[in-house]
Amino acid sequence: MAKNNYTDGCTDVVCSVDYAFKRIGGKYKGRILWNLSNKNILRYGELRKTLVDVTPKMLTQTLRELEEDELVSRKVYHEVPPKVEYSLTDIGMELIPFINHLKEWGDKQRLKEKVLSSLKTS
Amino acid sequence: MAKNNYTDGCTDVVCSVDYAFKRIGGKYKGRILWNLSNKNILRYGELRKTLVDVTPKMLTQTLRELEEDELVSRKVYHEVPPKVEYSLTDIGMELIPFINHLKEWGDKQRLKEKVLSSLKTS
DNA sequence: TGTGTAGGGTACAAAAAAGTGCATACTTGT
DNA sequence: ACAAGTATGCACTTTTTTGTACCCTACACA
Repeated sequence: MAKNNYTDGCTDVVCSVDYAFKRIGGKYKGRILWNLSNKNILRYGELRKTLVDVTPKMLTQTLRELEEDELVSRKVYHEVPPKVEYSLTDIGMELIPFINHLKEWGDKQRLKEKVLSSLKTS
Repeated sequence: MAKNNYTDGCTDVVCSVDYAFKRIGGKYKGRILWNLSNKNILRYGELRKTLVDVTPKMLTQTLRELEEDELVSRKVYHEVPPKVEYSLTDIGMELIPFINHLKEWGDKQRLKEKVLSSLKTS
């Protein structure tokens, strides 16, 4: 018999929860995926304006990671000036329900916080 | 007319997607929540054994954050040796369906990766 | 000939997150 | 008297993640 039975399916270096969080973790990934799910296709510059606080370097880096992880696909038009379009892959789309629900949960929590703080100042 | 219409509901410092990711982001938070949802109640030491790679410092720190965010509740028994039990709050429980969804997505992806790599070595 | 434009790249610096090592309290068992 | 067990706390270091500043390309237009 095993000395302990606290195994959690996370006995490898990472379990699936860990694995998934790593793939969508990071400061901008959630918002990029969410915006792509709303607009279907966004150009680099559009993403940059949408995620107001992102720097070009971080946007590029994050998009590259999402692309490598096959959550986002990148379509380059060989025009001048250049044009690059980003959209969700099928794998990426499967995450959208999760992100939507998370957003709704966040909305709810933020609303609660707002109500509570307005009660304090009154 | 506005100069651009790329607003995304994220015009505050953070939008709800951002907000939610911050509350459940971090190396161990997802796994802690998921394990608590499976076992209902876990003691500090049990969590430590379950999350094999966590250091005591990080576990304590993460649990404190989850407690402050009201995702997890902490019950101290004034015994010797000390005993502390952790469980999900109602707010924390609301996140479980999404974490489960994420886990299933992760399972599926990892399975795919496994199949692909076994094809390569054959 | 010079300027603007879209979508980047790179080196370096700063900030945030995580890890290490050591210490503590109290009590029961040897 | 002394070690063991449980759940931490704290100072310090390392690692990871972000940010800053500046550079490039290729064509179109004036």
